[in-house]
Amino acid sequence: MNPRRTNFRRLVRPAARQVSGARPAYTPGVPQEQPDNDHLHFWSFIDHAVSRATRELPGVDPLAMRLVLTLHRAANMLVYDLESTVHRPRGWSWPGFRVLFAVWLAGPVEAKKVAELSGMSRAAVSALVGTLERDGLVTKERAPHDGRAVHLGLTAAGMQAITSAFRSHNEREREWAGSLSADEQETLISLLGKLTAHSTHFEAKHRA
Amino acid sequence: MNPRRTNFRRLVRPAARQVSGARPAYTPGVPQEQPDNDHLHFWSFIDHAVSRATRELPGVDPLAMRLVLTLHRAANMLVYDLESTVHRPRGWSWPGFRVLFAVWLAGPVEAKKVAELSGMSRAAVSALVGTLERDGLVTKERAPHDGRAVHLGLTAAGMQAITSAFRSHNEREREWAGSLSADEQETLISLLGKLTAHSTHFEAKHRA
DNA sequence: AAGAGATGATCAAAGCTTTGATTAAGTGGC
DNA sequence: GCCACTTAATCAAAGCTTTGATCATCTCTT
Repeated sequence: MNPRRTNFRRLVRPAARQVSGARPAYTPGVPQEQPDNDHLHFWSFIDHAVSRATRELPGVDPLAMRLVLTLHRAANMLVYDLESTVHRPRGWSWPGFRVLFAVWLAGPVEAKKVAELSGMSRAAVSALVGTLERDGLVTKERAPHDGRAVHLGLTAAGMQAITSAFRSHNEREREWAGSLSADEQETLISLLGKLTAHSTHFEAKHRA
Repeated sequence: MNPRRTNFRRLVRPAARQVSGARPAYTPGVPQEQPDNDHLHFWSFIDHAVSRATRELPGVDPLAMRLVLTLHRAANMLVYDLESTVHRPRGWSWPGFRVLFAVWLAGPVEAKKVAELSGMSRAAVSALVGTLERDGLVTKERAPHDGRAVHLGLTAAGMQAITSAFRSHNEREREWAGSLSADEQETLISLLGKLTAHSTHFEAKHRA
């Protein structure tokens, strides 16, 4: 838990300093200390990764690799943008928003159902509901016919919060989607849908 | 931090218990305690969300909403599956794998570059490298020409780990990608690429 | 009626992530 | 040389997530 001052392998400071911007000279026969990766950037990362993996690791499926890298990156960027422009400025998180949204959609609803709908674990929902309740957005009541379950509902503040946040959220979604024509959006949605639908055909692990 | 026994609004236990499976009778004029959401499931969630939001919140862009929900869900399912079938069983995490992979790709490389390549914050990389170093997969050295920077490299164990994990990872990627034809995969990749590329045109927030 | 088993929620421990502060080191102006 | 500014990394606090354990409650079988 506490890495406490990692043990650097301290190097002797080189006698002659390089001029700013200069690169260490290449010495034939000796492995380069600092390989040339100045050309490697965020946007070229996937290309380099795929081509090097294909070259060095026989049997790799480059298209599948590229697909997953691209999908993961797109989702990450989207989440980062929405979370930092819409949700965090309001003092909430995207996960909190997702729970709030599920409760809004499903009315007074058991925590278990919220977990199923939002694709989270029950423990995660439990934790999120903890903070949402603390912040006065969600109410928790024991379920009438099942002493184990809790029913979740929105407070007035929660209703106000989800409505306002949702507008802002969708505004931002529209910006993202605006990169594509309506047809392209439909196509993308349909391909992604196919991907997730078929994930039930091989034993893809999913929640509960 | 410690929600400590949340304050349930304790309800009086109903006198007459319902038979298993029966639903509370509908009482006209009185709001239903438990709205009928039995038809709401993981797979119908997006449809319901879009249609209800469109109905109740004027001005919502349903296609953009559906796009983001679908993309987010696809990425989540993919990550969950890969993490739980490939990485966690080996004792590592996907984020750890991503750092390891970036180091493998970029050779001895500064932590800052790893953050840029993998799309993580420098603090996140710092934390991940902490555990990767503790587990003997990554080495950390002070950069020769810059006393602030650290150069990251793979240990023999790290090299072995990334190679083996990557094979397994790509095997799994192939299963996922197998839902789509090669053409469809290309299309999907290209649409996602367009989405991320265009995110620089509106002021999408991104890291560093 | 009673025990066995299933189920819903929560807790606990560990890890990852974020933002903002801090520390150390390099850069540039004078 | 000195001081302000910038930059790399790390720390700190808070929050989210995961798995597995625990507790309470419900259900089923006998």
